[in-house]
Amino acid sequence: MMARRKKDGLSDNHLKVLQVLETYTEKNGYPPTIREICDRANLSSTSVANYYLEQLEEKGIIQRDRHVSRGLRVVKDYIKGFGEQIKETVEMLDELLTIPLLGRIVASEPVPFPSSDFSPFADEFGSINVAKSLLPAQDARRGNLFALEVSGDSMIDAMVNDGDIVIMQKATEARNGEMVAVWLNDKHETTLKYFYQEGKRVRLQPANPTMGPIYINDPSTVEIQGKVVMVVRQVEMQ
Amino acid sequence: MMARRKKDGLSDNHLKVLQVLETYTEKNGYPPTIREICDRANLSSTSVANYYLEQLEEKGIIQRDRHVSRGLRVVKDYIKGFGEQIKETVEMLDELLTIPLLGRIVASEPVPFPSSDFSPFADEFGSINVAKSLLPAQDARRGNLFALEVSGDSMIDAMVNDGDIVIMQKATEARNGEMVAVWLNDKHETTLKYFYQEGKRVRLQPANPTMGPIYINDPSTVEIQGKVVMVVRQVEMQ
DNA sequence: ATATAACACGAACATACGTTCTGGTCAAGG
DNA sequence: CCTTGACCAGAACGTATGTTCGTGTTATAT
Repeated sequence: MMARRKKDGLSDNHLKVLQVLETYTEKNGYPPTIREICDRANLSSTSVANYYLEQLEEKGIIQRDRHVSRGLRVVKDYIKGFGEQIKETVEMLDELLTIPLLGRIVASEPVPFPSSDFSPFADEFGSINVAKSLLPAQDARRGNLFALEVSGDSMIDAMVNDGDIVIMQKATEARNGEMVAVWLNDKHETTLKYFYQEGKRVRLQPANPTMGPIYINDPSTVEIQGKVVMVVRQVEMQ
Repeated sequence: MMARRKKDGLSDNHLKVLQVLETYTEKNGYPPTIREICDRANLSSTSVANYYLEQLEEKGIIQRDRHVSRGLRVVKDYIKGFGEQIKETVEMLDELLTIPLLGRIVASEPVPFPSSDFSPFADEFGSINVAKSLLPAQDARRGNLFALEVSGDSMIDAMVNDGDIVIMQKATEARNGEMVAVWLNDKHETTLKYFYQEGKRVRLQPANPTMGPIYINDPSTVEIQGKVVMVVRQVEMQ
């Protein structure tokens, strides 16, 4: 049974013609001829395509310039659909970086890593967008960032609070002065600290200047989980 | 004397043809015919237009599909020039918000406001870009946000450290539970606190849960300077 | 059933349009 | 002067392309 439109609305063929028009124009830089519409929309005759184009024009969806080859354009959806594609381009080239939100970070558990080392798009909680200009321009680091939401008040000595979002990069080593997430496997605790290797000893310095450092004499108890790149606190009014 | 091209580069006519192509396409949604190019570029014959189109194709500036009416498109400048325009649109409509960085916020001085109330683009330190999805979706607030860099350790009880960036909205009043920047004019001090009006008394609650609130019995000593929307900490490795 | 409207087919027509060819002008260089 | 290369005119050709028309099919309503 054929699909027909009742009185208003667009039939199957209207949609096909419209879609052909959009994709063809986008791909080639100019609109299709009526015969090309026929081919791609599986219409058997130019008069059929012309029939639907007339109706689409009547509805104000497209505009036609009569007696002009390829004299068609979509009125509004053209800009909408096109913008979507451009958006990606701008995202890629320019400013935005989409970072997957992988879970929560709590004091009592190690950092939940990206499941596979370089496919960070499985079982994620969502994602956040960050302007690249806010991040250090180290290209190497781009792409292997992930975000965690802080749970609980236990990171207070790192000036990080419940609900904050930390953006980090997976790492197993750190240089002095970098802020890291470490798992202290003797204390069974995750914490965020500035890292300093001092001879054989490791000094973990809280970000909060009112608090003193922790000294760890056995480096094997310190497992570096990642480097903290950025902390974002969204202050929502309750 | 006629302008001719030396060996490389584009002559006057090349440019005219190119410009006609771009403006016509943008205006009509499809490229011009060769004869239309003739008219608008003041060329006397189709063969002349064709002559220049061939050269533009040779140089890789445009692409042509042979034996196809209006089978032309501009290669790079089209996307470049067009992309620039789209970028603004995307910025406006979609994801990025550019927030002016107006100065520093220190404990000993009031908040440095946008110079004029609604032209926040004078004498600024710079600007930062933030993805709108990170901000509350209150459209009303968009556009009157500004950012300040925190100077010194004096905001520690707000879990905000030296070098952090606070994004705020100018305000003179607050509702309970909102984080505000207040100027305590008796103590001569700026501080960031959660605001609670409790009868006649004002309670200023630090974000740091280990610290107790401040109670202020004379509300006139509390001047609300703005609401804190977001705090960003960029952890740079020294 | 009959009428009506939506939809489909195929062919014919006029012309819009890309292509090509012949010939021309004009400046620069040997 | 002659050649050469860049640029210009105009016309002719073939076909790509929008338009139109007559006819046929199928659902829905009366």
